[in-house]
Amino acid sequence: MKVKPTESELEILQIIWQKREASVREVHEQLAESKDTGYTTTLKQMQIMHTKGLLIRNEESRTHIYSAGIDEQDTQRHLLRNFVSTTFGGSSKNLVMQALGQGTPSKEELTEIRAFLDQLENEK
Amino acid sequence: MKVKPTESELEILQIIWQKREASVREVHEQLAESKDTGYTTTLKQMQIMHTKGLLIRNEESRTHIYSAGIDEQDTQRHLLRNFVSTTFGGSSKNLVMQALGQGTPSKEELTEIRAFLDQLENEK
DNA sequence: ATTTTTATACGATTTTTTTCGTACTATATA
DNA sequence: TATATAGTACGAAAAAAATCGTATAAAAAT
Repeated sequence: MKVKPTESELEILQIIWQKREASVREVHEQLAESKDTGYTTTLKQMQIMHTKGLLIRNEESRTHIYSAGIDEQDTQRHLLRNFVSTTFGGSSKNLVMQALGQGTPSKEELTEIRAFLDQLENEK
Repeated sequence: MKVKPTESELEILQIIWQKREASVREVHEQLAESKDTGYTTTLKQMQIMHTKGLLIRNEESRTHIYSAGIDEQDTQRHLLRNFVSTTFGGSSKNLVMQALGQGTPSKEELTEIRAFLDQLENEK
């Protein structure tokens, strides 16, 4: 993977990943719920993301339909690696504990995580 | 907490947190191991961080000695919250699993994490 | 048929972040 | 003492990111 999305590109990707595909207006509307921004700003942003390959789009109809140009998991993995190293000095254990502490996951999620731990341990 | 350190400010904070305190030169030297950058760039960066309150400094001797102006854990917590929401759509479970998967923590660390999980679960 | 609405394109500006050169001063050293 | 060295201050340029206005065209509504 080449490109590293910026913070606000990520906000857009987030929406696109969730919806699978969307028009600029749809993205903008969802974005505007949490962020005070103009329509053309979102439009321009998505156009830039398109030229970067972060988004792909279908131009058949007048309203272009955008979808993700990069894989969600890949991107998360990539950004996480970077984040762990710049913010947690490379210690993923510290990050995990911190995340568990503040994320207050549900009992079900904890169970799921524990199962995952078991699986990891068996691989060793 | 007010200010959100940028990526490269974080690299510097990382070093300062680790060393407790350091001169510009010391920081620069460590930084230069992994990054090709000029001395005055590091200097300026640290001066800016000082005006933002990210670093504090002792100006008694000619060589100023810098230390962190913000707490490491607080900052990690803060940035993590932001990161989980922009990159993992708010799911800390997803982040944790991804981190465990790629961080390949040691047996000891896994045990530690598991103990932490138990503790969390008891609190519910 | 007009008018209003909804789109895209795109240039340009603004803001933020990063980088670096130059001036100046204190300290060490020859 | 003179010179080299190591330090800070600071302005400003360069690069990167974000924002927005205006032009234009298609489609929908009147």
